Amino acid sequence: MKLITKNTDYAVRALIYISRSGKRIVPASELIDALVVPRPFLRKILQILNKKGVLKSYKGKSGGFELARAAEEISLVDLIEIFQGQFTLAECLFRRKICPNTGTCALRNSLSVVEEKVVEQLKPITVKSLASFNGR
Amino acid sequence: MKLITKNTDYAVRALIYISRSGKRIVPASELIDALVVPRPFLRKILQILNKKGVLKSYKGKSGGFELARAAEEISLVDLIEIFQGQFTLAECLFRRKICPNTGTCALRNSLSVVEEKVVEQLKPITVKSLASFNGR
DNA sequence: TAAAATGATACCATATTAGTATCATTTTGT
DNA sequence: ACAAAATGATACTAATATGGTATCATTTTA
Ligand code: FES
Ligand code: FES
Repeated sequence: MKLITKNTDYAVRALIYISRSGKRIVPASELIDALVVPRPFLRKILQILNKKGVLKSYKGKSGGFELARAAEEISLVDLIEIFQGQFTLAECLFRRKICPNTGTCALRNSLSVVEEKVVEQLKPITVKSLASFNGR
Repeated sequence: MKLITKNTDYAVRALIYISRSGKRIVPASELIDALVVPRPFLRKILQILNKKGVLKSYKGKSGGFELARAAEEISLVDLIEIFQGQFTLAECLFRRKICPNTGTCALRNSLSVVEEKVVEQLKPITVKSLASFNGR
């Protein structure tokens, strides 16, 4: 059970790198060198982040990417949802095999709570907070 | 992001069925008819549950499966862990790219908390509690 | 105006999940 | 005794999701 897949992982690392290098526009090539991740894969990821409004891209000679929002406004949950889809923990598992068909489902309610808890815990983990770990 | 996969799903449903039918031994064929799930797939699942000590199997003519533990002692987390492996949410994502290599990792700590919360929420969801939903 | 960047898109590889098929072994009802 | 009815073991296939490549078009600016 992986919570975080490679694209989310790379996205986080790229965002941290950009965040640390000030507001300056960073080209993909620099990120690829710095993070040592596969070039076309990261490029795809950056394009997605651009479309989703997490990064802003600049084409042409001295182009690249910058954060479209403040680092503290980019949470891990946002990225997980972009690359791994909504948390659908509470989605009906049992296709009405368990729940009474009349009312709400106790199981579903339980799972909704789990979902909320996860989001609640992940929300404060932002690019900002991760960037300030000042690791190597 | 699926929390629960098919084998966990089918396992839960099989266990609920057995639980509801008293302490009686239930053969796989009955479960297959009742739950309308693919025969060889469910058989494999039942074998795993037997090996993991969730079910106890009886070979031969009027054999089948019974719960090896009380229904309230079989939690959804147990089944998820059997079929989908340990919750490794807190596994190192970034291969020391973020954390200081000296001490403990703030990110990892955050993710550990998430993990605990999930387990804490899922633990009280047991075969017993699910079986008593008395759905159809 | 060419170099350096991103955009779009189609493709391939690998891993995981889901499901099948076959045959051996055990038990028990008659 | 023995055949029927069950599980055990195991190897295989199919579908989907994840991870990664490759190519070419477009934009910008030094
Ligand atoms: S049966 Fe679907 S969540 Fe209750
Ligand atoms: S760098 Fe591995 S969890 Fe902190």
